[in-house]
Amino acid sequence: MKPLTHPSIEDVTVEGLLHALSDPVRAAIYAGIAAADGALSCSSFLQVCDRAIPKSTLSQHFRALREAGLIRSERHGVEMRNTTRCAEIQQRFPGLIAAILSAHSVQAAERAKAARRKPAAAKSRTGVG
Amino acid sequence: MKPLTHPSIEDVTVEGLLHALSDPVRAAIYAGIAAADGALSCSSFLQVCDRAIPKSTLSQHFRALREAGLIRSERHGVEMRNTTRCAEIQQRFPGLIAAILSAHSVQAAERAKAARRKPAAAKSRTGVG
DNA sequence: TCTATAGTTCGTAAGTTACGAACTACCGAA
DNA sequence: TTCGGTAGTTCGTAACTTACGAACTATAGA
Repeated sequence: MKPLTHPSIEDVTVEGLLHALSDPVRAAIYAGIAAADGALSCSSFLQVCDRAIPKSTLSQHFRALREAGLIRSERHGVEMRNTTRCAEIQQRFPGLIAAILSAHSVQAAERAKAARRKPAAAKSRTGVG
Repeated sequence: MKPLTHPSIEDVTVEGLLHALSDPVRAAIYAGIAAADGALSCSSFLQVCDRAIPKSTLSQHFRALREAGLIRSERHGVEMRNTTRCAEIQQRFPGLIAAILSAHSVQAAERAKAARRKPAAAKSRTGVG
């Protein structure tokens, strides 16, 4: 088990951030962490989340977010505490994260609305926002 | 040769936009189109761009941008006129595109600065912004 | 030490991407 | 019309990435 690696804020790239957040599961995880007022663990995300996601897949998603520089993870006893690095990213790329989260929530709202109209066709929801 | 397909603005997704712009070449193309005050063709992008990109690859990138809903392409004689769909996207996801382009340009500026300090280590530039 | 919980790593199958070669589409000249 | 050139697309393949189950490591408590 390698020690957790976090890029320094100067090594964070826009491509990396966008790629990390272009996956609906990762966007949902990130939004979950941002919303959780302290920190969020993998397993508590699973409880919150509507879909069943395999542990290994979830672990890779958390790693992707961590390596993109979006979150900071630290072991705390048996579980992992994940917190966002919003403040640092906001300083380097002002408005970026806020705009993305806001766009995701606009979309989640639209999808929820569409699902209310025709519930049978409710396929892939992001759960972001 | 299939007729060009453009998603309607309601079918544009945040994931799709982020994924499309998470590639440095596509981000550079998009920034080029946004900057070009009328429209930009594949070949004129190649002239502007600092790297040599194979035609087929470039074609796929333009298609990716088109299918993500970021640009509108129309044949005009022998060449393609590509324009951005900023206005529509701005309406649906306010601030998103602006924040991304601005972040890319922050990063491009940093890279240019770093390259000036030690020109030998200048590796991958985005050319965005 | 034994058991349970939380998360990681590995191997593999499935999906995506990049690129050259061959193609289609359009224009202008002969 | 036919020829030749330019602009862009499609196809096939090799390289890369991703998802998931099985097996693993790490920590806590009985």
